[in-house]
Amino acid sequence: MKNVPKSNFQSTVYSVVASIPRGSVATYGQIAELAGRPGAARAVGTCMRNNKDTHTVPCHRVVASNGTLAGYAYGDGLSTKKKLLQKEGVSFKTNGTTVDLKANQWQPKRSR
DNA sequence: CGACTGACCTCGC
DNA sequence: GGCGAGGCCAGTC
Repeated sequence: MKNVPKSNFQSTVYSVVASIPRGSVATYGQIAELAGRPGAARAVGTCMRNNKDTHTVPCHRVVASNGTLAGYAYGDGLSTKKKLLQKEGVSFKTNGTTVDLKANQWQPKRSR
């Protein structure tokens, strides 16, 4: 059944990613920080790769710090990821592989 | 239990 | 502004 969190960290990461509102995107570093482990962006990516529930954990809403689509282990990869984001109302740059963070980056608390 | 990898991030040239 | 190397965290083999 769906994904079965083995570690607390993974569970936290899933909760954060699942908390991202539709039409917004968050960076790995931001998720890692919200998960309680700032700087563990790689660990977040590791968990996402093992993620089995793309519907419960919209990993496609997670992008790199610069807004570029890091990766996607489902569908056609980044192509599907980009398509999903566009369907949710996320704006993309001219290259077509970068998200407009200043317009779609998720802000959990409205700070900084 | 030990070591390598990986959907990253930041600094340097 | 683009390319390259190093470092940090967690997971999997």
